[in-house]
Amino acid sequence: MDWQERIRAKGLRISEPRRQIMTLLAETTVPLSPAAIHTCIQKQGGSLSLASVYRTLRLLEDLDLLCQVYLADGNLGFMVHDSGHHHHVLCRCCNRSVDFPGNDDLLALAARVEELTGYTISDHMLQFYGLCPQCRQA
Amino acid sequence: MDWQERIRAKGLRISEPRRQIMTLLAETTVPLSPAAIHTCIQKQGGSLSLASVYRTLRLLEDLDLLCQVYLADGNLGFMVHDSGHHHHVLCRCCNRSVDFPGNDDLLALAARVEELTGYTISDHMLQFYGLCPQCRQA
DNA sequence: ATCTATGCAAAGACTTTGCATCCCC
DNA sequence: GGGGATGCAAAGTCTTTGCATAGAT
Repeated sequence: MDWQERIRAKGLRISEPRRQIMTLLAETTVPLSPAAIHTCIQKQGGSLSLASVYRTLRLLEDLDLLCQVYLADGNLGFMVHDSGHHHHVLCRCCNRSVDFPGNDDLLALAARVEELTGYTISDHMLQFYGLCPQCRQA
Repeated sequence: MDWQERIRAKGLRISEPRRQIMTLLAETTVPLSPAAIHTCIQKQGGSLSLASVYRTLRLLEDLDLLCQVYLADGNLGFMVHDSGHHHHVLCRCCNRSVDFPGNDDLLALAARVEELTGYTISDHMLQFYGLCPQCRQA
């Protein structure tokens, strides 16, 4: 089920802003902030309001079509959400981001932490930071 | 070296706001937001401005005396920073937080991710979420 | 005495919301 | 045609900053 179907399935509509944002995020490897999305689309000649960007991002995230990552500077960026549980590695230099699947190592660690702390662990947040191949060369 | 020495070592001064904030954060197990810190101290009869809370938190974090965690609701909270590399488990119900030391499992995972993605990984962010023993019973 | 830290208030940055209009189905 | 979606502008929320004053060493 692609994103358009997922939206229609909720009785919602495919609008120009939604199309523009999904298209933009699908073709970039860098997570983008609301302001960056707004600017990008304006530069491409599109027109949409910042308010729509916020509304659309919230909607798409609720539909699980997008996910948020914490950029190296602490700000939030949005990316298209690939299916399945996964995490991201982000480049501290260019923000380019790649994901990798959830891993059993983490389950083992979680189990150990439960034992150690008495907590019942339900989920987690994990991101790696470093340099992407391109930035390492420069 | 305790926090007062660490501040003096930078040629800075021990002031009432700094004392109040460090004392408050030292005795709570829940990471507090700037607003919460401000409110707490006012309730205790202390007086300090919100601006000072922000300035002080930034300073204390720069000195590595505090660390930030992402609360269950996405907001940031501050805690005293225990020495050594560590992570936190947070309760989704009461926010109570406990830390645990850095772990080799993560190093192994990082190595695998480097191989998989071509990135050079320098650091990471990891937090577990769940229920603390007290909230599980309720 | 000196130089840092604080309070206050204003300014900034970011995000949300009300409402009239537009447009997707 | 009907109801969801958008744009615009105003209102909120959170955070930072300038400046005069208070305070630590």
